[in-house]
Amino acid sequence: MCAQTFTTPNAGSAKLVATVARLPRMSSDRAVLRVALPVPLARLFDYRAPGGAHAEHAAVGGRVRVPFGSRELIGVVAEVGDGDPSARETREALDLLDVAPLLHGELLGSLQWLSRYVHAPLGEVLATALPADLRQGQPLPDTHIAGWRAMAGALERVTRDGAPRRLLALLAQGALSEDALDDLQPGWRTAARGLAKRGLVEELRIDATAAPVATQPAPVLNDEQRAAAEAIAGIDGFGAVLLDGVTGSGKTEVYLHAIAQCLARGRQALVLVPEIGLAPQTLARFRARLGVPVHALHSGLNDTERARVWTAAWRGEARVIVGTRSAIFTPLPHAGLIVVDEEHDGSYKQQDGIRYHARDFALVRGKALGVPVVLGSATPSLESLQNAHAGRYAHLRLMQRAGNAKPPSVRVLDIRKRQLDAGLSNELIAKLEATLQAGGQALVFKNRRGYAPVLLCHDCGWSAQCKRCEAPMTVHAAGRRLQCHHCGARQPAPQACPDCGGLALQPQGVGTERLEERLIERFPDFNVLRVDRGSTRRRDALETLLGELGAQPGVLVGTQMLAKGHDLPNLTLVAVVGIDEGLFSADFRAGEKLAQLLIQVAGRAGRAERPGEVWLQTHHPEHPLLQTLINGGYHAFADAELALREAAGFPPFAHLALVRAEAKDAASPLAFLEVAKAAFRECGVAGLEVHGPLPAPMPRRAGFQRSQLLVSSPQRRALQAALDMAMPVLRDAPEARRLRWSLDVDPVDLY
DNA sequence: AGCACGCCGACT
DNA sequence: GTCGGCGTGCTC
Repeated sequence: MCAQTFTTPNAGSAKLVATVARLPRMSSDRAVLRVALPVPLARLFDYRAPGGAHAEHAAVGGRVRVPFGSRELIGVVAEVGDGDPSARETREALDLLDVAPLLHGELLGSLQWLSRYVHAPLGEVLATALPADLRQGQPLPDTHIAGWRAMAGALERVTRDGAPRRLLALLAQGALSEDALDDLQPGWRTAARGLAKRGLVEELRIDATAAPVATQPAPVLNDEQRAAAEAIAGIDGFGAVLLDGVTGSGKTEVYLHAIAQCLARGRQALVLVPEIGLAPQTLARFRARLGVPVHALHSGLNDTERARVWTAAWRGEARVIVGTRSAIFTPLPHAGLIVVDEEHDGSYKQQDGIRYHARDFALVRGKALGVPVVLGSATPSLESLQNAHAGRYAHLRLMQRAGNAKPPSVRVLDIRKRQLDAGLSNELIAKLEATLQAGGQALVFKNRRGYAPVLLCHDCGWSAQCKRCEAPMTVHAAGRRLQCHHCGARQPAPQACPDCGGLALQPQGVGTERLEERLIERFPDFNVLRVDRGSTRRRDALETLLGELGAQPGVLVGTQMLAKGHDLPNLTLVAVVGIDEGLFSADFRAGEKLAQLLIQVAGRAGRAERPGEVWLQTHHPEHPLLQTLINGGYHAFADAELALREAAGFPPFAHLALVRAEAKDAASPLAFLEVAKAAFRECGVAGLEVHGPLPAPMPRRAGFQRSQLLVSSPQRRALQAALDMAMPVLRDAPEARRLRWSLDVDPVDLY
């Protein structure tokens, strides 16, 4: 514990020294470590520094191991401050784990803001922000890349064909990273070990920043793209940009241009993408173009790899980080740019634990870091559009498609009173046939996985319900199995009706499995591929599947997984079936989601040389959402929808918070929410509306009775003020003890 | 959230 | 007579 405590290479260190220097002069044993611990208690805990060390020497933002009750926890020093170290309850910390603070400066400040905003304890927020290994107290990993090289003349010493010689042949051209070897020669490690023993190869460590990457030349930007790229380059400090570009307008080229400029200034760039956006081909494109290693952060990584990328960013070595939601917690000591691709995507909102919105937090961080934040989408969220209209975001539009491709033509197929075969009209089947005969590919989009959504007894009306949820069970495996999509329960389908004993059990309705079955029967000579969560469990499974299909004629059947991702140049027809439920949903965001989905899925059809067609099968061809979308496009829909939201007092014109409560019995959630309602009423914030308690849209799930309370205000600040006052009351309410409850600020789904 | 302490049923 | 059920209370 000495001066080196503060010799971090990071920008926050100067500030830290200043903070410590400003502490009042006093004997060091009066100072105390205020520690944020991963427990659901909204306060910090005071400790004495370990081993009689001076508390001032503990870096704020460093990890610390402490005794807590009868166990040990890893926490983060949130403050070093005036306290009473001799107080009976103040215990001594066991270990300071970090010489340099891990969470400090901008990142610590932003996370403190997040803790206040979502009303979650700082310790839990920090635990969410740290990769698992670091949260558990592991030392910072080595961020060098492991690689191998062959010794001079080694290849000549091994003459027998086999894995060792193949490995040597590869390494004879130059050293290779272990990542590259995994790609080039799976199972190379055994050969490497043997060769290393004979002194023919050796392991080496390469500095990640130094690892050379070949660059491909950037294509020439069109006028719109260049204007957008220049506008982003012209931003000095923080600025939010909505990059609103139709499908195929080349948003990614604009990102790449902005990132390249950011790199040229020696800064780091962080790119957020939805899970599906991290397809290997996207990463390959980034890698090929930027000339620096691109670090990916996604759910497929193990804990070691995650900690390594996080640490490489913390050290300033990782220059470009591309990741999904939780990548927004990456430290950026040399930040230059944050990009949020497909900013409207619902996967940016965490739905359990700390319920943060990565896009919104990206804006908070961008502001604190003083860097531009680019939000890109072909179908921007109404929140972002409203921010653009209000002048808070620069609104950059790309209306031109690459190669002057025409937008797909849309045809609405009125299926009222038509006979349907597995949900498909005769016209659509004929159209599919024509497409296949012409050598094209078609996509049939159905937002319902499984074989059929319901199993019904035709004799007595019984239908298979989940025992633990108030929802019908979905039929799977061609009618042989039942599955609950809400709690995951599975069971074999009954042979006879459990109620009347009859044998007239019939799957009702159509899911992707049934569509697939019918299309295989109908088009036995063509490929029929189903793409949904059931068929493509593994990461990259979709890539493999579509790679095998290539340009051959065929039909893809699937759910929203098909709405984006893999490029399908030979796709000329998109058929959308079964969206009618979405037209009449009670959720105020259902229209927005449906419009985004339709535009995204329609955007998959056609190329410059082959215009695409979209066929929309519906019972409600006159529905205003469809009419506005088809005649005016997404922005006409968005304008109409924003007017409705404003009139109804919904987001983005109001701000919401949802208190959810669930228990085995129905009464205690209601009792608790009544207490909550009273607490919100009593805090006397003007303009606050409290709705409920109401049963949740899915009132019984996995054996729990669920209710909720919706709080709203036209002013974000008023809502926050109310939450500040009400939350302590809710936490201490005796009614809160025998149930599970949570607060969701800015909920995306109201269930 | 954990974990300990504490007071009532079916087992060696 | 004990192992263990989970209700209640605390964690610097």
